[in-house]
Amino acid sequence: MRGDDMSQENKIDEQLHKVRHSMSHVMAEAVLQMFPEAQIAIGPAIDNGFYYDFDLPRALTQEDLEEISERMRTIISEDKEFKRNVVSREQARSMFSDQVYKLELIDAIPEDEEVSLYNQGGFTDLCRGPHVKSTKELNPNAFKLLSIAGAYWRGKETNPMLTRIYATAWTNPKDLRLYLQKLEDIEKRDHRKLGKELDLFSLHEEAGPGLVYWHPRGARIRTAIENFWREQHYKNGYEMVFTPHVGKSWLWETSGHLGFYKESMYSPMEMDKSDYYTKPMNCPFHIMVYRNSKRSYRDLPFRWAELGTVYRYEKAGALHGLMRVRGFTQDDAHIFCTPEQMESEIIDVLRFSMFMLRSFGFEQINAYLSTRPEKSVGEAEHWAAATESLRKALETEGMAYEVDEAGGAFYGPKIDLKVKDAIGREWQLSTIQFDFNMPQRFGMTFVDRDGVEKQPYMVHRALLGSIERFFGVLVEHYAGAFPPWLSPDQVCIIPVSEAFNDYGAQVLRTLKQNGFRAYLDDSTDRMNAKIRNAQTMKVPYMLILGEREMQQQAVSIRYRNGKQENGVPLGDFINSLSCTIEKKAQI
RNA sequence: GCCAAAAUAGCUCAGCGGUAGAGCAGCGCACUCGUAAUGCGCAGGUCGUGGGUUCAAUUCCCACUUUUGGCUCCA
Repeated sequence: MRGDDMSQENKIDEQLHKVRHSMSHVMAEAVLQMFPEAQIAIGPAIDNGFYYDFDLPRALTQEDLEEISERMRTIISEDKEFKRNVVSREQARSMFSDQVYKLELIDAIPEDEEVSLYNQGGFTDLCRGPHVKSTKELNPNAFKLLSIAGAYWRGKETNPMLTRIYATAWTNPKDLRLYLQKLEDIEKRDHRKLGKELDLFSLHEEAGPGLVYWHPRGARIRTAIENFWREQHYKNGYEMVFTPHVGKSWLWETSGHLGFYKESMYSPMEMDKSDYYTKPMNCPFHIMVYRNSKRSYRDLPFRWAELGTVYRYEKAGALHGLMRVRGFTQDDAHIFCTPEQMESEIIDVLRFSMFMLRSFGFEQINAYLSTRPEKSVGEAEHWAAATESLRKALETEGMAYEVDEAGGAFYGPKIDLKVKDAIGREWQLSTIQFDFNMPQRFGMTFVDRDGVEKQPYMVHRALLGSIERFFGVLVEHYAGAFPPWLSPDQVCIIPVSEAFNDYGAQVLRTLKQNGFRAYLDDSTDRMNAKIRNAQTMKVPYMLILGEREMQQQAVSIRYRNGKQENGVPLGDFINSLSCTIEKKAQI
């Protein structure tokens, strides 16, 4: 992008930011009109809009939001000027003497910074600014109050819970409309909704919240994902391992999980006077496999992969469809290697990861490098070497990345990969993490060339993250219209009338023999209804069969996008479908 | 875990003090049909669970469970 475009864009962003921030002041004024005794906290501009936090005498209702909106429109129409005033701390304190949160904010302003106030007629707020010049720069038809939510004062769990009003705001009604349409699109793509409509999976409160039931149609997709995953892992030098779902407390004491994460582990089961815990991670088990023999530098690296299902007690309020669950399957692998191998191993993982993500139709992938946090284990030189190898791998692959300083886990630095989905939302999927903790705790060693026992490097990586979550992301990315290689039903055969059911059955046999997921709709529905049903289930290909097709041993293809191709010889269709599946192409 | 809202048939939803209603799906019958819903009929619910108020509760109140939107958390 050229410089001018950039500055043009920055100006627009700046104006939008001012509009949103100013709107939040207008909203605060409206709320204070309704609740003069309200305590006001903070009200920043955020992506797509703004919010303001209040301490209110009662809970807000939907009707309140309408009244607030109405009052906001009135305030905007009054063409009030935003006036900036710099005041002393004492003046500020006395002005906000009945506003406890503002007083706290005033005290938090560094001594060398000036304290500024913004006033628009009936309302003054402590604020750094900047704001629009006057409310006439705000469009009364370009904002919408969206939701009421609870939020801790300053985001701390121990602080009081305030009422937050979220809103979206734009410079003109058209942008608002576009944004509201985007919200609708997001709702249509919601994997929970599509999961029901397409009969992919379910969750059952009576059987345990946050535990996923994969229905046959969802399981077909999962099987396609897993088959591809296994095949590619073997191709990329990995071995599969299978490990137990539970382990005795010795394992979790040694790993440190009972020390660090006990509250998010499922409670133990007592057997033969021992406590068994359901696994929250696979790594200790993979380490047991490693420890089973004396290891030589000649054996390394080991790359052991497992689709390992783990259970973690997530807080009740955190559960969300497939995105945040209590039982999930990690596409896990652990790499045990020597210091010399570390760098090329990381490069390989990075490449592999990019290949997998692209195979699933994600084109935009961003990398994040997280370095050593304050509290951490392991030696400084190991951290430095590992971080360096991560950095080098990213650079070798020519990937732009952001550094999250001190954002690593306490046990090692990491690279996270985030993908952008079809509507631009970012999802974190891959993670590549060094672990200096486990090898230490489990006393892992290998005998090096010089006959000395040394500690191997351990890398923990997941490419898709959790299969459940990844599946949820896929559903939303494709809005349920999966590319044929993943689609639960690839082909629906629709005879125009019962007379052609036999020909339909013959085509079905041929397709099945060729390994396609196909079905014949020989119900008593009319053809139109069958098409509609297949269409709502987002089946990529519908084959319409009647007299003409039967005569020519052909099929007429209706694609799910409505396009049509008539009289295609069955063999041609099979070839083209094979090719589409092979290429993992979307249609 | 915290704040707020919600929970009615398999699904989507209406009803909201006088003990339940639609559409779709399901089942049956008829229709035999050329590119997004053929017609008619039948069946389906102790209105999330447990208490309370009331002559009477799906409806009002309380608690619990779960879900939703956030907050916090996320090895």
